[in-house]
Amino acid sequence: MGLDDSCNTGLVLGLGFSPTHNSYNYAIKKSSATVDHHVNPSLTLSLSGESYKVEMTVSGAGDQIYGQTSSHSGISSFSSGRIKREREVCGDGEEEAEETAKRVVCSRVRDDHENEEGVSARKKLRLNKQQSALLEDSFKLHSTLNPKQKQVLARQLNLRPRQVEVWFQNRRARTKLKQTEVDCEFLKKCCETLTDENRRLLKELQDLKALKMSQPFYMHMPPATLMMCPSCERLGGGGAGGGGGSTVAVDGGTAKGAFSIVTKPRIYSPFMKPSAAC
DNA sequence: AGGGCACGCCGGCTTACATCA
DNA sequence: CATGATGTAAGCCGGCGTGCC
Repeated sequence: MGLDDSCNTGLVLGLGFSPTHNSYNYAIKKSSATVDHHVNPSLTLSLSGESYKVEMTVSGAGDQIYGQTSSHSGISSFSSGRIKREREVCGDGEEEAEETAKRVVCSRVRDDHENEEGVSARKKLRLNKQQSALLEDSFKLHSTLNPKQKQVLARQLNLRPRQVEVWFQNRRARTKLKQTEVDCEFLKKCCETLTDENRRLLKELQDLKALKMSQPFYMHMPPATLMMCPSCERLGGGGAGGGGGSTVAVDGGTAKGAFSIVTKPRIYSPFMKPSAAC
């Protein structure tokens, strides 16, 4: 019996972020919260960047929202693409730098990642600082390379064009990943703000209901049926309101005094801290 | 004109290896 | 020294655009 089921406006937002190492899977899950099924509240947060968009929609209990879920089987097959890649990788050996060639094995056909001798054939190339710096500088200028630029850069770095290409691909992926994390943090903040706002509004609603129940019968009538001053559009000589367009001031029967009901439409921004009803 | 094919490039996902705490 | 975490080069796959036949 929490806030959620106290009234039909129950809206609970949850955002889980579970980045797994070495994986770009980001699961944005709604927490184990209860959402009233009568109203099926829907909340959509979207964020559009250059090439990235996060959109999540909460539409019922038990739903899980995944930002990006895709998984290859990881099973290798001899598709045309693979044959193509093998040819490409092994074909530009003429431009291959000797030093690099010592470290990089040009064998792409994997048999459970081992060659005939049972020894792992995959060696890890580590770019030196100079190479990394030049690549970084180049990336700052343009995050993608045309074939000409790739060739030039590869020659400068004493690397194969394929290596330059791979470096840029990975670099773009890292940049995107970083941006994703930033966006995710942003959305989490939005989520927290909306949750707070929801909690505040629920409490406000409860207070209003309690107030209504404690008022005498005539106060239950709709405001339009109450006596209204034709000049100032105020009810019963209340002291609140004024000036604010369609603000209706109700002088409550309680000793606490008046409160106002703002009837003009509200456009909510999660970054406007105070409640719109205040 | 348009369908099929080869090719290149890229994004996404994954793996394997190097390095470090 | 062993081990787990992290960074990253590279492999694989699918999609898309382009040029050619």
